[in-house]
Amino acid sequence: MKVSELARSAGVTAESVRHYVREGLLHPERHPDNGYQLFDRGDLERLRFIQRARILGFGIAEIRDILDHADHGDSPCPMVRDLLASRLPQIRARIAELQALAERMEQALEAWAEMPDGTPDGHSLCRLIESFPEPLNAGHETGEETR
Amino acid sequence: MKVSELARSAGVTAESVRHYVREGLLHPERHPDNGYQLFDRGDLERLRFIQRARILGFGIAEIRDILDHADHGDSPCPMVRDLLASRLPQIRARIAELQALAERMEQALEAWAEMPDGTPDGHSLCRLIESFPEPLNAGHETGEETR
DNA sequence: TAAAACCCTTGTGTTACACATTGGTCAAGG
DNA sequence: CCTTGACCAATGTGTAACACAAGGGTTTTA
Repeated sequence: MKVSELARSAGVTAESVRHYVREGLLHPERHPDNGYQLFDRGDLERLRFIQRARILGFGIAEIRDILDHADHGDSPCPMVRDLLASRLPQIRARIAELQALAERMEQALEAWAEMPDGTPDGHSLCRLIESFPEPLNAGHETGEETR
Repeated sequence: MKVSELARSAGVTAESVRHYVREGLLHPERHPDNGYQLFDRGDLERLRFIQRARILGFGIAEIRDILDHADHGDSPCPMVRDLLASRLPQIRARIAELQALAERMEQALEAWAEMPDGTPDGHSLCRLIESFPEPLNAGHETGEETR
């Protein structure tokens, strides 16, 4: 199989396939004459494996580790469990952030529904935005840490 | 005020301030002798405005547009409403994606609790991941579009 | 045989900064 | 006066996972 054929079989773009090759997730042979990448069934399975892992939230580097372990005959499963378990709370945190953002946006739109627009003067750029509460820790810092 | 002073006053890093300058959100004067950036009260207000806009989910380029409009005497408020209103559904979609991801992760961890690890053989890299349902549109594409 | 369809490699863009590097500048103490 | 530490500037790199364009060779097909 050539790049596009493999890509079609798995439902991804040829670009993605090339990207995975560049990143060392797939190791195709090369046609000796023209240098084309040649994939086999194993590569297709491997690509489907990659897709599943991506769906589960694994990053490219993590998937490379997983595949490398498996290629060396080591079971990657414990690593897989650990990675997933440690990433889950991060995802939840990200969701919470975005929900807070969505709420701020909604609240703003709601509050702005009854506010006039106004033209910027020396004191105000856009009262809509300026009507919004000040960012919390502004003025004098102590030792905060975000993220 | 110099960079660090402005940054401290607003509770951001000096790097962020320099970034905003590079991106054209702040236009400090320059000390004629040493080239240092010199900010005034207006810049501090402007920076606080930027912070509020960031909290509301606006990107740097959007904030630049907003500020430019205001600098030209045009009210940016209608633009602000529109941007916010059009971005909200995108945020909601992103939240839904992440929630689906979190659910997949949880479901996987749950299902894997009772599965053995196993060593990779010729047919399986990691049964945990392979036990996961196949990605939907794989095999023959028609004309999909993600995002 | 010529165009259409693919292939290759390399480089750039995407987001909002963080961080490192190199080198100049300033304020306080000895 | 000089050193030292804190700060400044400009530039380049890295981040995640590709998308896209460019320039040029190859294969397939009508």
